[in-house]
This record gives sequence, C-alpha cells and structure tokens, in this order.
Amino acid sequence: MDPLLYGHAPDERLVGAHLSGDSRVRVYRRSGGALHTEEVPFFPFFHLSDGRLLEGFQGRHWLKPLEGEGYYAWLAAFDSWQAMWDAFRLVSDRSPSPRGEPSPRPEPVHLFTDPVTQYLLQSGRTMMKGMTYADLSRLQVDIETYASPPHTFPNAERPADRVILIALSGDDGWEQVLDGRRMGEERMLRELVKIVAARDPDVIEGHNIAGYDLPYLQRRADLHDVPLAFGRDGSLLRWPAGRQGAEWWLDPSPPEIAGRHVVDTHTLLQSYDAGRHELESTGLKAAARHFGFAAPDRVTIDPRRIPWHWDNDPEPLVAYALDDVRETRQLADRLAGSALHMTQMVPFALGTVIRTGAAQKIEAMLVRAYLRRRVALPCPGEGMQTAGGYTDVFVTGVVGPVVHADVESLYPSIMITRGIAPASDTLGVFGELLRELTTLRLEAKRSIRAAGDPLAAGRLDAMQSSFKILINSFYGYLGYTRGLFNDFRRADEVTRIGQEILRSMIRHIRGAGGRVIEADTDGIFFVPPGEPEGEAVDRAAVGRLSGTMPEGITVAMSGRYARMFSYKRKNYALLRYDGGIVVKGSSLVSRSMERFGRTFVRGVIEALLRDDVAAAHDLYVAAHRAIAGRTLAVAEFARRETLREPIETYLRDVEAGTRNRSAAYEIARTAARHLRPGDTVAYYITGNEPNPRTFEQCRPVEEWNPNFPDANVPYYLRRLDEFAAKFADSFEPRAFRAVFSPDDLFPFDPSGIRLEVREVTPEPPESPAEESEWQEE
DNA sequence: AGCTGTGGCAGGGAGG
DNA sequence: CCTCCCTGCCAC
Repeated sequence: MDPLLYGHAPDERLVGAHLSGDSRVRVYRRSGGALHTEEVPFFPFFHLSDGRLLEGFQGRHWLKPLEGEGYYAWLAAFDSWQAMWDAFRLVSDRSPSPRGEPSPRPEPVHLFTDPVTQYLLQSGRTMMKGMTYADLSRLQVDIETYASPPHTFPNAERPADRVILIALSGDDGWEQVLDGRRMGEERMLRELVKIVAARDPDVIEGHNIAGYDLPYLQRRADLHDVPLAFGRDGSLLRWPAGRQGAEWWLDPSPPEIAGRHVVDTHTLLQSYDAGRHELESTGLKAAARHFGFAAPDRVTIDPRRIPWHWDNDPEPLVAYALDDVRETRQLADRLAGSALHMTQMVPFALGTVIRTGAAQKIEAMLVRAYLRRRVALPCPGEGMQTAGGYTDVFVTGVVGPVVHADVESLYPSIMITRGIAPASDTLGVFGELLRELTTLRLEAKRSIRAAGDPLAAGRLDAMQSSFKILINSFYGYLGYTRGLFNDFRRADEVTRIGQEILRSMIRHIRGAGGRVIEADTDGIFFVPPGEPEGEAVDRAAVGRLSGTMPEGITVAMSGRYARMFSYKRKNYALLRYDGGIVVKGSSLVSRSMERFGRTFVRGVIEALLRDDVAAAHDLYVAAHRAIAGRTLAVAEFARRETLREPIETYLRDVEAGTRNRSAAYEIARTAARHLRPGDTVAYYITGNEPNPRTFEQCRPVEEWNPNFPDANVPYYLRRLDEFAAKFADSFEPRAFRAVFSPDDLFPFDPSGIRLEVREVTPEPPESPAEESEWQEE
C-alpha cells in the first residue's frame, strides 16, 4: 500500500476515534466481531508562520522549525486541546486585522480544527483499512413527529409537537420501534440513549438526520433535561458552532458523536445526483424507487396527515417508519462505498469524508506528506485563475447522425504529461499522488472486468470512483483560492493547453470532412463525412483523430446518436439509436422552469428530432388551451426555486440596494415556517398583465385555491411563447408562426414545412491580443 | 472552522 | 425600448 495514499500505519481496522481527556485519543479497532479500544498519546498542533508569535505563551508547548522555504515554517504542538486554542487566540491577537477588514492574508496560523483529523495526520493512520461497508456496525434512525395545529410543519419548540415514534434498525436485521403510545416522550428519549449504548454502532445513519431528526431530538431532550449521551465515551452530541456565510448551509452539518460517524443519506444522495439529475427528488421514497429497493407494499403517508393518523389510526405509522429505516439502510449500502474507500486514504473520519469536498482531501494528503518529512508548508497564493475551457457552437438546428468524441481525462492527462504541478510543492507530492491515483484507477477498472462476483465488482467500482473523484479535482485544486498549494498560473496553463487540444481536434475533424456542431471543454459533437456508416467506421475515424493528438492524450468515441438538436452553447438534445432522448442545458431543462414549460420544450424537441412538426403544433395548442382555459394544475405553472441565502441577508442586501427584490425571497419572508438556505419555495404569478413585477404579484402555491383560480393568464401565455421562441431558428418565420399558433380554425398542415439548420459563426474575441489567433482559424 | 474551477443561458429589476 | 447587473441553474 502506498503510504502517500493510505497513510503510514500498517493495515488495521480502525473504526472510530475521539479526544479523550486533554492530550490523548481513544481509538476503536474491530477485529473479527470484537471491538478493541486503546488510548494513545496525541499532541494537538498547528502550523505557524513565525515562531516568535508564540513568545511568552504560558501553556506547555513544543516549537519545531521546519525545513524548506515554505511560509508556515514552524510546527507548534501542545499538551492539551485547550492549550492549542489558547495559543491560536494569542497568535491571532498578535497579528490583528484592521477594523472591519477580514483577517490578514495569509493567516499566521494554519489549523485543522477537528481533533480526529489532527490525530490521523499526526499518526499517519487512516480509518477502516481493508473494510467494506458491511463490516461496520450500523444503526438507522427515523423519527415521526406530531404537528399541532395539523398541516403545519412540526416545530420542536411547540410543546405539543412531540416525537411520537422512533424507528430503529441495524445492519444485522434487528429492528425496534419506540412507541409514544406506550411511553412518554421523555422515556422514549432515555430508551434511545440506552439502545445506542447497547448496540454501540460505529455509524449512525438517517435520511436528513443532520437537518431534521437529530436537531429535533436535541430540542426535545433539552426540554425534558434528558442528556443525549450518544458518544462512545458517554458524551453528548457536539453541535457545530453557529455558521455564517452561504453555500455550505445548503447541507446542514450533523453534530459530532464521539467515536462514531454520522452518515446522512440525504447528503450522500445529493452528491450522487449532482450533475446527474436522474432523481425526481432527493426524498427517501424517490430514491428507493430509483434504485429499485422500494418494498412493493410500501406504506406511504402524507406527512401532513401524520397527526390525524396518530389520533385515529396509528398502526400504519409504525409500518411507515420501519419502511423508512429499512430504505435508509439500503440507500447507505448503495451510496456509501466510495466514501468508505476514501476514508482509507484520507486522514478524515467517514462523516468528514462525506461532507468535505475533494480539494480538502487532496490538501490533507499533501499536508500529511509534508508533516511526515518535517517540511514547511506554503501559504495560498494571491490572485485568481483567469482562463477556463473552450466552448462554442457552430451549427444550430436539427442535424444528424452525430458522433461525440471526447478526450479521456483531459486536465489530468495534461497535468501528467506536461508535469504541471504547483510551484510551491517542493517535494513533488502533488504529481506523485496524481500519477499513483491514475495508475490505481486503471488497475481497479481492469480488475472490475476480471471480477467474477458482483460483490467484488461493486467494491472495486467504489474504489475506482473514489480515485476518479480525486483525480478530477487536482486541476480544481490548482485554482482553489484557499488552497495552501494553489497555483493560478499553472491552472491557466492547463486550461490553455486544453483549449489548444480542442481547437486542434476541430481542425482535424473539419480536415477529414466532418461537420463540427458543438464543442465544450473536452468533447466535440460532429456529423461524420459522407453517407452514414456503422459504428465501427465512426470508431475508426475517432481512432485516427486520436492518433493526431500529442503523447498521452487519447480521444475516444463516447457516443453515437441518430440526431441532435443543437440550440446554444452547452444546450442541446440527442436522439439515441434506441429511441431515447437526452436533453442538456439550463435553457432547455432547468428545475426553475415551470413544469408545463419543461414538458412543452421537451415534447417539441422530441417532435422535431422525430420529424413530426404536427406533434409540435399539437403541443402548443394543448398548452395554450390549458392556460387560457385555466385547466392547468397549480403544480404545472408554479415556479420552484431554492433559497441560497438566509432571508436576513437578502433583506439586508435589498436595503443596501446591492440586490433586487425577487419573488422567491418575498414568498419566503411570509412563509409559515422560517425558511433557510437549501429550502425551496414554490409560487405562481397573479394579476392580469403580461409583464408584471413578479415580486409583487406572486403567491405561494399553498394559497392556491382551485375554486378561485387567480393565475395570471396573459403572463403564462407569454411564458409559453417564450418557450416556443427557443425553436424560432429552426423554422422560416412564417412556418414558425403557423406551428406555434393557437389558431385552429383550419386544420394545421405540416406539409411543406422544413426544419432549418443554421451555421453560426463564432464571434471574434474582443481583446486585440487574441486577434491574430482568431484570424488563423 | 469547515467553501475545487470557468463558461454560459435565462429571467428579472433598475435606470437610462 | 435598451443595457447593466444580479441570481439560479446547468455543462464540463
């Protein structure tokens, strides 16, 4: 095993760790079925730019100068966690930031704030080596809560909104329900604490457990003065400090539980679905259906009906909660494998692996290597990355057949073949890691093909995908503002070489008579020359293209399609040979589009790809009628948006004039419960003018009353026409008006209507510096 | 205390 | 009208 990747400690099955006292760590190892514990010494530490900053510090500490020219040239270690923080504060006070300014860059101290991470870095250990997810002891948790008044969102602060059921299950098939009918809430909580201690799980799992179940349980436990002692050492939940900022709120952080890992399957599901968009929702039931493990007799209950059920027919609730924990277990089985394998490489606990991004993991591995060799660390460089991928569209409309050719692992290949690595990485760890991960990934992929049983193949796939995630993030790390080893010039170099490679591919495809439709970063859609040929011929052509590439750059055929609707850069649709359709791009598929619009756009695309103009017309007429006749359900024309900032921030920015009012946040302000970033609001537009100020004329879907439909018909007809306008370039103007017209006095006659295809010339770049390059093309 | 990157489109509000 | 700017969402 490569110590660079898997740490320096020998193979061991470490399943948990926590701070024990001030300067020791208790670690839990699993061998066979038994759990062993040991207490080991641990010295909390941080990196320091200048040893003098610690002069006069009273606490017991060691200061060690590091080798090399790095900015963080000192390693400070302490005899207690508390002393480390005291020292941190002292140093921060000694390098004060100007009033109102953010702290000075670079920071004088570089600190890992989690003791388990620090211990793993220091010891060279990693967790769960050689283990599969099935080797862990796990507990799944799901709570049901009572809301009063009914149909409102349960609020733990309201005394009546108590926990009524707690469903639990384990990896060994054990199941139990704590039932509020048989015991009061307080006793349920005490029982829960006992069960956690008795079953002693390594992992506590739940769907949205970080955002709902655990916070709710904590509030109720506080109310009853029940200590929620879930820790392996009997300690309480440790909640993350109040967070400020934006983006990472979208996913609430779970509390820390000493010696255990909290795995929120909702977080796992979001990372699974990110960029894939296969799920209709990230709810548990949708996921179970998606992966095909939903029980056929699955009990479903509308959450708003829970209070009614509890009062009148409680038995189905028990079955419902049990189904939830069973599905949670299967979801974790399905999704946690890759994170588990990463835990074996990265000095993070499983829960931390799931919640942190790839750049953090890469950095932790770099720091581990530098720490091991007692070499100073660099600080983040000033500046910004300026260049990105090349993207362009050359032809719009319906074309085909098309071939998609793309460069395999473009940025990693460029970095490996050109030896591009951060200038500050004097030990050369970055390149070594990248090459090693790439080799291991290829090996894992080979082994998958050779693997006999699906279990082994599944494990190898988890391994392979964890390598892939890391490999693809090395480029991003170069441009990461806060990365210790960032290097913006090298990041620009990678993208610039990538652009050159893509342009060279375009030239070669054209040179061979192909018609280039669209290009984006590392891939090109093109119509092969001559009469449509078979797959082998296309593949051979891409092979020849690959032959023109520099050493280490491979182009592969990643898809063949019967037809393509090319709309704009990064926006297109494909008709597969099996008849399936793929639609890409924010202007064609977006969660924020009204559902009727999504259906309409997709339907028209499908019609055009199948050469059925009459079907496109029918879709328009049907949608027009439904809107004008007010027969659309509210879900069809409601717009759904995700809040990305706290409402308070929005209001402050509006007040300050730095942002405009928007319907979504105006709705959120008046919502019954306090909405947070990550929550979605659904609203529709009222009134009677086609161009209303939407932030004034919006209403939440909850207030929709089908008996008094007040949707803004002119507005939604205008929206329909905006959706139709996406197809304007595919027709002659007269034909376009005929197809997308509600006028049905005469039967629509599609004969004579031809689909238009347009050549789009890329706009010349604006900066004169690039002009010569443009003229070359 | 936690935060990989750039490029691109649509929709909306504000102000000329 | 139009342009500018911001936000949300998406492709890679």
